[in-house]
Amino acid sequence: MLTERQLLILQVIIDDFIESAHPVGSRAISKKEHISFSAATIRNEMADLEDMGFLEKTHSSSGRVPSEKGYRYYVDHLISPSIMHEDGDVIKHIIQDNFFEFEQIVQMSAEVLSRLTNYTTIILGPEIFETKLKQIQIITLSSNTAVAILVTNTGHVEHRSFSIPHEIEPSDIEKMVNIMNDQLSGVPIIQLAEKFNSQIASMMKKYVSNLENSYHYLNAALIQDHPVKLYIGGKSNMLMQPEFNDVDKIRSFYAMIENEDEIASMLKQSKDGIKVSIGRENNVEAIKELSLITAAYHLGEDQTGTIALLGPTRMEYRRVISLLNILSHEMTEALYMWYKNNE
Amino acid sequence: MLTERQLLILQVIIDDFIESAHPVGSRAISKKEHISFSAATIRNEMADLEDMGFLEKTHSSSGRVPSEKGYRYYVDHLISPSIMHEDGDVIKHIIQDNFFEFEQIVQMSAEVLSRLTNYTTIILGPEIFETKLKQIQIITLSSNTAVAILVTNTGHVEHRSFSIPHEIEPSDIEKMVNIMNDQLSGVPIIQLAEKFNSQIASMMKKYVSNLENSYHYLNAALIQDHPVKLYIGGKSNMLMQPEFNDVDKIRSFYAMIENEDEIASMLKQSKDGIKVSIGRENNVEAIKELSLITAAYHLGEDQTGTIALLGPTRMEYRRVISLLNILSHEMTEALYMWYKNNE
DNA sequence: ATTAGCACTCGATAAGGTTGAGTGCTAACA
DNA sequence: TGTTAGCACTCAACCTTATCGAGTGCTAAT
Repeated sequence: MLTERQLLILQVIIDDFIESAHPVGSRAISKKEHISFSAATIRNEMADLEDMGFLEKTHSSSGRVPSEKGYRYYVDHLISPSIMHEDGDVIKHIIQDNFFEFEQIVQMSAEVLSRLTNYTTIILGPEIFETKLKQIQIITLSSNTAVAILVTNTGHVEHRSFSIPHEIEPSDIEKMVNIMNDQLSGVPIIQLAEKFNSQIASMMKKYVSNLENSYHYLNAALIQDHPVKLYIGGKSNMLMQPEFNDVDKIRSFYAMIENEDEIASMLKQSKDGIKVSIGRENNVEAIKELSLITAAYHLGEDQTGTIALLGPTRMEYRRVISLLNILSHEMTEALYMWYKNNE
Repeated sequence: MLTERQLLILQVIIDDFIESAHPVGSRAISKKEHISFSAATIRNEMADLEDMGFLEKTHSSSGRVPSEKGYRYYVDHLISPSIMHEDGDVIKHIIQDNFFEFEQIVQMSAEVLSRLTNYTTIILGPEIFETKLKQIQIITLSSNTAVAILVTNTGHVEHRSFSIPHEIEPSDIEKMVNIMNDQLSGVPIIQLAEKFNSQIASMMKKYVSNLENSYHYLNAALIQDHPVKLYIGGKSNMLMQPEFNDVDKIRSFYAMIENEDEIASMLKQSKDGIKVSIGRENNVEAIKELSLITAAYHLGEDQTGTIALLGPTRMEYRRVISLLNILSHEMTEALYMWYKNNE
């Protein structure tokens, strides 16, 4: 168990290192305001903290740097969640100003969060389990091209252009759209493909001549791949961090951040509340020198999305956690209001 | 005027430097297959070429490197436009496979071009002078939220969620949409705002009670800001180039590439055909060490968009020019066919 | 006009020297 | 027994110096 003094020293070291990015030495600590014991004493305590695995040295005569275990302890025990009022106000404004467009809220939040923190923000759109189809529209552009538009109850719009096979009449299209809206409106997006295949296809045969092709096209245009939407803001913030003054690190960071699938799967793990993964805790090779902080937000009762901040392990945990707390809370609240109105 | 031999040497040096990124020395040249004179002779010629400004040295005893003037001469006189057949085939496939979706073509082209070249691709969507409104749709999501959808004759879709003020009845919305579609369908996007203000506003007053708010919202949602669309692919390719093994250069490159307005204005200059801007020729501080190659593509008769490749001045000009030739040609052709079908 | 030869230049790399911030340990002290 | 002053030691960072080699320019011979 750690003594009061060890806790104090650990905290001071981590705070200092988070700010300066330089290893912290005993003399520097002893000079701080609220430190009343000598450098030698601190050295002894630091040696103990190192033995316990909370601190590390970069080389045998360097100052101390927090280890992953040190950060973990810091996050779990040493930071009292403080509210940053200015930050909170900024966030509230963003959300209120964009209250009526879900995607706008998300997009803006990602940018603001990056600007406030200088880290990289990743927001995962809500899981689509509960998102429902609102309406399908097909607008013909010419005799043989059309654009299909799919609107969900969350106001999300997907569209896809396609060609109209020769055999299909405009009236056929109209019929098909009517059938689809009749049958599919209110159906969760995730069940669309299934419903489409099991129920709609047979119905259409009755009304629409030459189904094969149109079926194929519609299927391709609307039902296929609705990848989880990922909003990433402040990628180039990472270039500002002193730990990224090495070209190779920059390269591998960009390689990682452009692999959206991997990122999505990293974020999906997160449950309720705020989760902090420090360095190797992520089990993902690509970010073994970074920390990932995720917070869930909710849309309605079952849908959850994830907001995350990615930064060096030397991260301003206190501030970031407070920010994510506020943001996820505000988003959830705003979306709850919005969702209630939509029922 | 340059002698035959000087031309040959200039060409060999530039070809070699483009491939290796290392200054080229006289001995290395003299060893090449088709070079039959000695290193000393080459040194004399190189000195002359340097006097004329086609070559430079990185330091007093280094090999030679092409100057901007050297690249300029190379591009203007030394490269016979050769067709790369494999590249051409890849491009044709992309375009044919995505024939029916304009944005898809553009998106895919940007990615393929980046993959083939290892440079950064920038594609500027067609100017909107001739793009016309096809249809406006407003889909209500709930009693007080709705999403407005605007479709152009090119199959482009814009959407925007907004709130419905209390005073407005669903029937009002329907009326408004009908009026707008009656009056605005076929109107060039660029004139939408004007037409909306001059003609529609007054008409609506007759039919729709409490116009002020709805007017405001619709205006904001649909008419405002349709920025030129920019597709950028292969940003991180630049990290592979040896000239970018300096963190500061990477930083300023990303700062530049994220400033979309500046990029758009750089590209807009380009007229017909292929234009090569080498280093400082761009007059843009941010890319004074890069080359920008632009090619126009056409949509219909009056609309032109721009495809561009951005890379180090040490660029594979021959290959890149040939690629852009093929791509702009294929895009223009595909779009012509498509446009014709749409009339 | 061409080329061999040679002195010279300069970046790149490695080797040694100095500095300063930091440590661990010991012995004295409260 | 816990704390502290003192001191020898370590090591990265920085600077200087030496060496090497790829390259040049110039001169003189062909």
